Amino acid sequence: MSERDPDRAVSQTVRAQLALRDLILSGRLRPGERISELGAVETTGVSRTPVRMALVRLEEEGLLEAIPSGGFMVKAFTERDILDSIELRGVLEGLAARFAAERGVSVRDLEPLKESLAELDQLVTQDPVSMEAFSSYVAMNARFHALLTELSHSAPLIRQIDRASALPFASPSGFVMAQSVLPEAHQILIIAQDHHRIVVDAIENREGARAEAVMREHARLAARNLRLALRNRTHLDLLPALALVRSPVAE
Amino acid sequence: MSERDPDRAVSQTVRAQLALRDLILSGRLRPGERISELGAVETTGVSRTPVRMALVRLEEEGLLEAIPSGGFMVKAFTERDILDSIELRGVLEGLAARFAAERGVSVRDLEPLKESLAELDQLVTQDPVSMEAFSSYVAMNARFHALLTELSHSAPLIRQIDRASALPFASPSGFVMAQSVLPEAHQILIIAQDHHRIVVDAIENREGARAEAVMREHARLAARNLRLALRNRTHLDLLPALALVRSPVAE
DNA sequence: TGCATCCCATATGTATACAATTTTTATTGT
DNA sequence: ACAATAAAAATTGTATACATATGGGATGCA
Repeated sequence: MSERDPDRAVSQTVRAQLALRDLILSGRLRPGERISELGAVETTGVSRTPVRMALVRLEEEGLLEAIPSGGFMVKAFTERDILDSIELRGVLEGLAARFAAERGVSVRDLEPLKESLAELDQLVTQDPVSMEAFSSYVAMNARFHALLTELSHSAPLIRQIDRASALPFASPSGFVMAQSVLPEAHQILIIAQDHHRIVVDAIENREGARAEAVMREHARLAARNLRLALRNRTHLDLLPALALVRSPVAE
Repeated sequence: MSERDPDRAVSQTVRAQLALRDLILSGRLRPGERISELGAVETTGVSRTPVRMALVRLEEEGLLEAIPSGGFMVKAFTERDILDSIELRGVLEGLAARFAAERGVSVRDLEPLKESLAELDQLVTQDPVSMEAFSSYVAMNARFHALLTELSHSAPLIRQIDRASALPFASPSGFVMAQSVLPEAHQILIIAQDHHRIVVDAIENREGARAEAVMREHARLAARNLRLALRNRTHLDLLPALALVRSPVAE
């Protein structure tokens, strides 16, 4: 080991994993397509060993599927798989919210979540929302959910949520949304923000059941959102996952 | 590659993974303990490459933890981590039951579950239960839960449940239970069997909410069960997970 | 012309060799 | 005697070489 390109201090394995994951989520490697190790070696520039590691990790992650005769292929998901993943996430985040509420959260711990909520508020209340604003919303929303998950203070649960979220909320490079659906998206954002407010309030007041219920409802909203986007063939929110669906729907 | 011991047709990687997992779950590798690759090579008899694969898989599985400086250590769980895992499983299986109920299950699909239920019945109703009967109960119960999970017909959910169950319901070799707690265990089994009956009935009658609720209650029973076992320092049910707890409680 | 069999090529699974970092131990200085 | 530094040993990350299995293509036979 002598050379280390610009991005030093990153293991070859991680580099390969990131590169391959991006290839999959961006759709350049299509569902059902077999992944050649040698091909991956060429595209990633690292040796076979770290590539192999990355492949194993991506399989465990659920993005690849082992071929009985050997090797891996990009896993193909149905539309319902993605919708199920969203509901799944709702159930898990519901549990996280309930844990947070029941176990009690210190004012200090709740602070970051409230800040995130305020940030989102600032963005949602501006009318009309711009395209850039919507893009940054995606990141801010992810942060809110991550903070909420952390509040459960349950390592197994946090782990599981991270896992479950990989599918429907992946954010690959090519995230596009049609201008025409912006107003509709804004409406959805307003409702989503209501959910956010309610869950924070419920946690603060130690109402576990209410906290859980609203996160479940939140997921159902996301599912409706996705279904709508699928029908309209427009990228609304959380659409990147569609790259994983067997039959290309959008675009 | 010329030799292939008795168990042929099993890759070295899988062999190493099984061997190492057993070492971890049986407690011979203790929580926090660093895993030497060379050591693993010696104990498993395979080369470093498949050992390394197995280690990566076990890390993704949640049994190992990566050490920043390199290598892996056996992950250490707190007692609450295990309890959380049980509740987590309850929530996930609740969703599975709800999916099964809401989506409708054909009579043919429900058959295996009913058979499993009948098998469990036969075992639970005999009074008193023998030690052997209890042992086989563990396997039969696992089968019932697996069948139930499958009935959801949701690939992401099934995957997630398998993941979540790895921890608290692992069944390593050295599973022991004190004779003295057999009667008490029997009482718990009777309640658990009630839950099983209810969930099957709810699915059959397409009562999603009821199916979900009973599986959650079922998990709470398991959690109470575990807490009891922890206090009494006896192996009751699903105790193997204790091998993973940081400070050894039982034995 | 179609099908089956055999051979070759390619790709994966495994093993080992090499490089670099980390950890431990020993030695020296205060 | 203790601490700090340096050197050595061990361990991990990476690369490559080798063996085996699988798939495709070509050839021969029906």
